[in-house]
Amino acid sequence: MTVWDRPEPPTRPVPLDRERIVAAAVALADEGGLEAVSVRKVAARLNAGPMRLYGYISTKQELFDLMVDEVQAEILPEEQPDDWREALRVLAHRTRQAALRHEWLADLLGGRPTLGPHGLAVTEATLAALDGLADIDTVMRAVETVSAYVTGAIRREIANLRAERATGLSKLDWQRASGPHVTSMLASGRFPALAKAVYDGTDVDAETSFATGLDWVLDAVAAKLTRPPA
Amino acid sequence: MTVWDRPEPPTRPVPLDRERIVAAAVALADEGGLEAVSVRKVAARLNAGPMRLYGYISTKQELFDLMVDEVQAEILPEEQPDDWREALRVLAHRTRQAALRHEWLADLLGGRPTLGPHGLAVTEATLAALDGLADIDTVMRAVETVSAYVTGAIRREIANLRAERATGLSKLDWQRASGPHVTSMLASGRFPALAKAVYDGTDVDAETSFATGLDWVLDAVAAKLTRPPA
DNA sequence: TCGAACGGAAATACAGTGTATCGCCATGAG
DNA sequence: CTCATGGCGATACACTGTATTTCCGTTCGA
Repeated sequence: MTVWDRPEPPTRPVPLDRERIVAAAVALADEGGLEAVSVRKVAARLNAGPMRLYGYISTKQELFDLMVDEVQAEILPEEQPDDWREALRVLAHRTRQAALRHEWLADLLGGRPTLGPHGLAVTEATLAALDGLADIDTVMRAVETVSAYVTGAIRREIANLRAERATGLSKLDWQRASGPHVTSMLASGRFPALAKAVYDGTDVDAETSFATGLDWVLDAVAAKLTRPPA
Repeated sequence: MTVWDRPEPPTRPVPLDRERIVAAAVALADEGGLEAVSVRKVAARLNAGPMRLYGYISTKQELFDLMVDEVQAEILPEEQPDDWREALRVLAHRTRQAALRHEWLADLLGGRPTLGPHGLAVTEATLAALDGLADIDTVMRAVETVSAYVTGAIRREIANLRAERATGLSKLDWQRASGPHVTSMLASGRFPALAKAVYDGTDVDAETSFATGLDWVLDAVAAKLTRPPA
């Protein structure tokens, strides 16, 4: 039995870096949601033992932070429109699209301050869009407000999307979808305005809803900006 | 061996109901955050075995749903103001206060459709505030927009609050707090607008920030409402 | 050239999780 | 008094995040 007969020994441990770890984690989350991301599974996908990862992160939460920052890279457009309003709109829509590509992002959005390079870059871009159009405090308030709306709207959209997927029914069949419960609640007469909304409201698609609310918020921002800066 | 010598037999199992289960879960979450809520610990607090709970809920997620609905009961004011704007403001601020009392609410807010009785009641109250002031679709858009803002703003506030608590430093010391990283990032010149905001912006307290953004959003709503309904 | 020290990866270990299943026992019916 | 039933606890399982220990290949010093 010479060397030549024997197969090569199992490959030396694959060199790791954060990039590869995060990519594996993102892939897992894209396939099975955040709950499919476990240290063991991420490591397995990289042919490594679980503990190996703890040389690159010190906690699973940090892995999530890295994942968020990673997909935030998809948010920044190649070039920013000059018009502040258009710039903010693009950022918002790209955030939404990122969340639709990576639904787990909705679970993490707004959950922790985004201090990673791409997260900072997104914040920078948002601030830059309004830079000089008002005093700094107004700009900060504007950024906070728009971001809060975007976060909240995306979260709700994904939540509804999952609910529809789980029941297999469309939002229009909302009350029937949730079983007798909501139906009877609405029939109880205790929620007249809600009942009217469900029965008489035309259900608009999610993107339109997002865009409409966003426009309203941008209107509000515009109103504050036009007041001359200090 | 008379009756008097013998101890009482082990107490009969405590009767359970959802209310007590949810109350125990909420208490645990208030003390140690959402992660402190485990089926075993909730059950232990009720002198019951873990599996006992599965007669009342079928999944831990359902327990969370019940918890959210429970604290949503705290949101509804005794009586609604007549002015729609004041009504929405009150609802928003009470939601925020509930989240400050139960910080874990921020983790759940917007995560799933709120179909519980109190959740529906909150939605009803929100819709009712605007009922009749515009066509139904406009009203729905308005409710969605305001809710999205409230959700997002509360989430960010709690996230920042936790971050400050973890580093033990105030938001003003943000860049120093996060260690050399943010400091060097800001110094790098790659984020001029951000740097300006951090250094020149006056940091306003969270409540004011919340209220300001809310007012802006309400301004936007007002602008749409004044356009006569169809 | 041998030995020892070192560094990093892997294996093991632990305490805990959500939930399915099983077996028992106290209660009520006949 | 016996038997069936229903609900409860105990047990079990697969899995989690992470600390610790064990081991081995490499590199350096003598």
